[in-house]
Amino acid sequence: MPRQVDPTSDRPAFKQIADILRQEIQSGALAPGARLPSERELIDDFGSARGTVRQAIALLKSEGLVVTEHGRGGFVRARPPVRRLASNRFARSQRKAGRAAFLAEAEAAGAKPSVDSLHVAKGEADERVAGWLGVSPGDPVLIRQRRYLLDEQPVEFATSYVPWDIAEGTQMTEEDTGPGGIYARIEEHAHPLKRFSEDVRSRMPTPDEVKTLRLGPGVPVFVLLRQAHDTKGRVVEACDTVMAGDRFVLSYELPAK
Amino acid sequence: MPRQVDPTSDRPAFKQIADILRQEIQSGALAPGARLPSERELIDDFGSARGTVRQAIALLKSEGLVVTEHGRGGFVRARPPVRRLASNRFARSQRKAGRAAFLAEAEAAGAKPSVDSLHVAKGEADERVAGWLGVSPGDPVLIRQRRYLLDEQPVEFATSYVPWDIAEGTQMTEEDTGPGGIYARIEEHAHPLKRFSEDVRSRMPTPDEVKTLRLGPGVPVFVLLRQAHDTKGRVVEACDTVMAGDRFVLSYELPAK
DNA sequence: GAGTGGTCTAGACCACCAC
DNA sequence: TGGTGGTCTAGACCACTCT
Repeated sequence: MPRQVDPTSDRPAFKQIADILRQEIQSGALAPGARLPSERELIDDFGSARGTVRQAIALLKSEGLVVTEHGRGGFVRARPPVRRLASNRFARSQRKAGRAAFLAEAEAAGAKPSVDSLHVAKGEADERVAGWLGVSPGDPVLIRQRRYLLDEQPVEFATSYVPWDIAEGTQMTEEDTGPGGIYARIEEHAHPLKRFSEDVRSRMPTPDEVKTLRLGPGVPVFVLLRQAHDTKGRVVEACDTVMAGDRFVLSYELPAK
Repeated sequence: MPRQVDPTSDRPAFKQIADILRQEIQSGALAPGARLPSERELIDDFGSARGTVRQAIALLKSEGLVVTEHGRGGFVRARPPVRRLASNRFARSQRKAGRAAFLAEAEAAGAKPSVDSLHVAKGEADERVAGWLGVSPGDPVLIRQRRYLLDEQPVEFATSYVPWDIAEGTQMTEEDTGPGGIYARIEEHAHPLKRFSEDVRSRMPTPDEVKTLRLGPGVPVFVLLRQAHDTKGRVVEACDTVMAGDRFVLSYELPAK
């Protein structure tokens, strides 16, 4: 196949090279998981300098189409996402708490799920958390951090905050929150839940998040802020979640009412 | 301020330079909208080659922290997102159809909204659309494309599909769908709505989307698939939406039931 | 015209992987 | 050991913006 850069074109050579490779990926000529031509081969094919073909590959990486492995080569990316079902998580009638919901969803997607409990402790609300919970900065809160993994690979990192007067003396302060999870404990503790709100943002990860979630280049993250409101309108939990953007589909059900 | 690369460190010079600039951005020393030092200045400050400082800046661009403008310089990115309220859009009691909802949300965020009606036509369902609507490929459908803009800048591109037997002869086939929007017309036409489902994905944009939405580097897109289900369980509309990831917060309300 | 970022080259040395 | 990608250099020419 005669791949060729048009030197008279206004389009920079590295974009032309990326265009050709992208087309081969999207047409399936380069299937998911397949190896890309080596830099050396691309240099010969296109007659460009190494810096130019590396620019082309960097572009494809930034689009999330390609990953490179030092000493091995470049590959077409392929990973199927897991469907995260908001309604199954929060409607009491069919509620599955965080861990249980994740386990069920992951198995439905054919992946082996697991959960790390990284940290459960009493702490103080910083300004951000205080704003979420409607308390004052410095007020005591329960902090629960955990990490969700698929096939041994971390894909989600979540931190829950509960005002200390609600958490105190309950099983929420243990690693294992007991049957029904944290929401069951909150409801038992005289705070019947009325509704949840969830704010979804998308952005590129910080270098820290790239490491923690082992993200490839060109993979964004979802950032979720969930607040649980009791029937009196108080926020009884806030949960800050960062999820690998290529591993999840967030699925919401909305009544027409 | 003596910024300096440690040549004995294992961390590559370009990452060290990016770390320092990132820290200055996140601490506020470089405020949103502020100009970065020019490449020339960074070369002098850090004593590295141009390629190295350009690698550092490219990294910050891929993280969405920085934009560059040819001939002008590099700048810290700053654009506030608009809150998109799913519940206000779909609960009949307070429903605002697509255009009206967008206008209200944008004004709440202090931006000047507008909407393009790019295309309204009869067409055939391809395999993907047929799957969404539960019809056969090739079946006739109404296709409505439109573009949403904030302050004259496109931020969202949406395409709705409605099975032709539902759309035929209604105001849905006009540019102006009339009061209450497309859902009001569907309900009038003997298809009372029961629920909506919304699937949210996040990924990096294609070069096409970068152009259409005028996205900066390091900005992901939301991809929404919404399906409207009538009381008989039929999908009466599917809407495929691509949104600039840095301009929206998707906000969902979930009853605890 | 001076200063900026965008593209491209040709070469060097290194770290990692597979054989 | 040979091939791969990762980093870095020093230079060139171009296109764009501002004044």
